[in-house]
Amino acid sequence: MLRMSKLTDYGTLVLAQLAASEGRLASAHQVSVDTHLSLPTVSKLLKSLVHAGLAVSQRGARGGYALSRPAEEISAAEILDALEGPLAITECCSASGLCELESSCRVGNAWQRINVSIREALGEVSLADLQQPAGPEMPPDRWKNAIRLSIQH
Amino acid sequence: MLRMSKLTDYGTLVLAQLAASEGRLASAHQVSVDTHLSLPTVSKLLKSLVHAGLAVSQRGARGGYALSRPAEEISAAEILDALEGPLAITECCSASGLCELESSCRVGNAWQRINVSIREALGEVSLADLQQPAGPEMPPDRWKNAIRLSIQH
DNA sequence: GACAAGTAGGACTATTTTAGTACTATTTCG
DNA sequence: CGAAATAGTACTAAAATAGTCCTACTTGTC
Repeated sequence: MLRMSKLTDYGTLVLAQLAASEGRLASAHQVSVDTHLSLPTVSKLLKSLVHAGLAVSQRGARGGYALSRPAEEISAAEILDALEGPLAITECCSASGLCELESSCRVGNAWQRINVSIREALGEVSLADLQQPAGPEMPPDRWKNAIRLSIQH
Repeated sequence: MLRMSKLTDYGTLVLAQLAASEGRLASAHQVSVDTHLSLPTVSKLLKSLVHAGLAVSQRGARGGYALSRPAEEISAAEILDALEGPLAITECCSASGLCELESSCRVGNAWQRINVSIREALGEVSLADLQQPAGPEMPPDRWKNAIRLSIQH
């Protein structure tokens, strides 16, 4: 139902890996090995994360990447923003003049309200939370139906 | 951040339109006119909605579509399920053997827990809610709270 | 100062998903 | 019977994703 791109998922792994190497710099190569993701992909993700301010980089020999802040201070919402982009939930009707229909706009607004709610909730979930071992197990049925909550537009 | 396809957005308009014509049957053509969406698209959406059990249809001349239940009893989660399909949030690592890395799996699981939480929260939002005019108060706190509570355990 | 290790950034390609369309069959009313 | 409407399926075009590659710039080390 909600959708998250693979890159965002991978990006979370990468961030978790950086969090695991407390303070020390980790090279893209090292992260690639540890996460089992391809080097070009990891490299691309790290660049995005630096650009978004979630990670910092040190160039040159012995360079590498590290979290810009403690894992407790990086929220799930920030991770999604950094990797999925700031897309809005729905283009709605505002652009194409369909909005003359009252009901249309009311509905579009509703999805946006939902999106705001979800974002706020995710703002309170930290990277550290994401790393917590699986709590009370989730019902497998649900997993199947899971995630397409991509409300990014 | 979260992405929802255009069709899902359109589908919501279509459902809202059906809700507006209380009980009476509405033809695909009529819905198309009222929503300003193209007939083929509306037709496709209505078929999906009937298939998902959210709408009922009457064939033949003077036929048409109607909601299968009152708008109050149709949840946002059901709408997303019907139109976005049962895609999983992340393929995770379970298939490709990457899961040997403990942290990877913990992370994957975390996103799934989040997704389940969001789904549960959306299960409490009805089509009738979606039609409410945008109140001054944006997101009902109960949505946010519901999401946060279930993520944190 | 030269070299090696590493990040920065952008361009490019293939694949998958999504959106939209078209056509044919079936049902039902008059 | 014929017109109006849905049902189902197949197809095409466009867009977003994922992934790769190449080149330039930085910095530590010998």
